[in-house]
Amino acid sequence: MRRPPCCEEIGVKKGPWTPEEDKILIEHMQKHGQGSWIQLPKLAGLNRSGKSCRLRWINYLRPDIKRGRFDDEEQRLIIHLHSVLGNKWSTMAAHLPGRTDNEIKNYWNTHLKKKLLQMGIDPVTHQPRTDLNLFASLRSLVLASTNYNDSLTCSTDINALRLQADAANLAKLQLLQILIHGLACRYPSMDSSSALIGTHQVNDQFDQGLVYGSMGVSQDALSVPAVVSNSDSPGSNNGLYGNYSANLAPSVVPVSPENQKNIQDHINWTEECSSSRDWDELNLENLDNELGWKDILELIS
DNA sequence: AACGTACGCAACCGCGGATCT
DNA sequence: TAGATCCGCGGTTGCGTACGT
Repeated sequence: MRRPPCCEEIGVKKGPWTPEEDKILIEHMQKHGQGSWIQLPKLAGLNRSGKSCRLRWINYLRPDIKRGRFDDEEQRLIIHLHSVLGNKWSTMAAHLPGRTDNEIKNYWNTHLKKKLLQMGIDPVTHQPRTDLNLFASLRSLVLASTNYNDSLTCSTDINALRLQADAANLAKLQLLQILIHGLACRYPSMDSSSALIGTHQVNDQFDQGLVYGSMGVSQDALSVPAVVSNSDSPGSNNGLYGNYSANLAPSVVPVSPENQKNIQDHINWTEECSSSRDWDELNLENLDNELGWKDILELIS
């Protein structure tokens, strides 16, 4: 049922808040605490709607608001939470003390979404994008890695570097998957399962370290029991980001029975992704001309 | 210096669900 | 139980600023 506009919203001021209005709202909140937002404007003497007052207080004036840029751990947490929750900004805000849903939403839309796209990850599904032309993918992946390497020499922003390192690592992983599958298609005698399991030592490492682990995001910070295991959630990805809290060392780790299942899941997932690509388009000669095998081997080494 | 464009963020809008009467 | 009211959420808009030409 569509409600008619509430009378309190007619004839009230809109647009940016003035310092005077802020002062009135802050004083009212300090004096009376949070009550009825609808009644607040009248009680406080503000020519604003209750909604506007609520928004201004929650998103800007609240004393426990944390200002400034999102640190590395917060960025990782947002990415992880988004992968399991989707666009549930308020739920995400509950896991980021001092941050508002609006702030997280804005940060996601203006920064993190673009970063994931640059990494070749679909920001909606949190899985590698499969809708791209293969060569375009390869070029962007290589560019991501190249940009990372270049930036190492000139940037002093360690957080940006770390994120770029993650992007570059993922780019390498995807490149590797593409190449191995391409080789398997070209040389059918090659055991593609073995090849994939071979990469899986890399995959497993990435599963555990990528985005969430390698920078030392604490397990506690990422413990969101209500959502982590929700396989029906919009960003569910069969464990791609789920197993982020175990061994984070960048070497090959012993495979526990539990991890074996994760690995098998990931193999299935990888093959699913692989089969959705048009591998017939993979022309290794062109690839060689465009990139140079030496460059590729350097990238994935 | 002037103009156009892109970007970031605060604020608004419309809707669905919860609560009240 | 149904309608009215309120709250909170997610999507979108619009303004200010930075940057490029």
